[in-house]
Amino acid sequence: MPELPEVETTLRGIAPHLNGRRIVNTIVRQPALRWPVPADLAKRLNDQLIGACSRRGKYLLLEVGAGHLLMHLGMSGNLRLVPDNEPLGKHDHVDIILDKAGAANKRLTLRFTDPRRFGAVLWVNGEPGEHKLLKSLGPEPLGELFTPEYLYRRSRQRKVPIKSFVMDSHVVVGVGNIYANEALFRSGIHPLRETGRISLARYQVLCEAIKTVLGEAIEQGGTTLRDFVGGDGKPGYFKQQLTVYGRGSEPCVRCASTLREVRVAQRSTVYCVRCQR
DNA sequence: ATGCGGACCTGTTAGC
DNA sequence: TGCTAACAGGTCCGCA
Repeated sequence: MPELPEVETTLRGIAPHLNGRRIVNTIVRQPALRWPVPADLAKRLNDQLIGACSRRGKYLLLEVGAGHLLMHLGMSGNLRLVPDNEPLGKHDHVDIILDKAGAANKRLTLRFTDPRRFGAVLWVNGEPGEHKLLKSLGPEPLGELFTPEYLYRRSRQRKVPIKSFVMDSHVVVGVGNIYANEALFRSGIHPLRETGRISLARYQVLCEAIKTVLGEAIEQGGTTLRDFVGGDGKPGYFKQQLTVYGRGSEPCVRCASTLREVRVAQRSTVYCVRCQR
């Protein structure tokens, strides 16, 4: 589920309903996520007001009192606002119950669901930027710090395939497997090309492709926003026009050559032998 | 520092 | 139809 556009869509969907709301109760049904959910989470959250909601890479941050709730959706997680009569699912691990508010004066629950449990729900005291998980993350792909010059500088002497490089969160955050495949196709760069042997001119194309592909996906994710509360919450990014991901052995949309699928660092990698060099 | 493989989980699908 | 293996949108960690 969660690539960066999904996380951003989640944030945009929940943030307006959370800001200024008071947490009345916290229920942890399954603390065994990627890391244990802190045993004192309820004590930290209950009776506190939620402040600013933000995102760093694929990590979501909710300001609560003097600290922050830090969450990650892993491979299969989602975070939704549900009405208080919403039936409980098998993988609904954490509920954060909010006070009644708003025009409808309805009680809402922020529900963290994650079948594979690769996600995380953590508590951070003080400044989240200093937290171990966030401290050495690379720039935001849609931000001003993510430039061709930055990519070029960081890439020198590096031997890894370019696909692994752009998926490294210490280089740039938020480029997951789907969009790494898509951005490389749009750039005409072979996913296995050695990172240190790519010119600045090609990094200009790649940088732009990453920004474009993520930006377009976020726009599409926005179509599900209005139904986010109380709706089915199903993200709509699978509607996205994917040109290579999941299309191994199918024809290239540009040249009709058969797309090749290989594994790079254990991840499914699809590319066009003719268009990508 | 860099690169690599393993680890964490469950659900779905492909193959026999 | 039923069993088993492979694979899935992430990314941290330990080791060489």
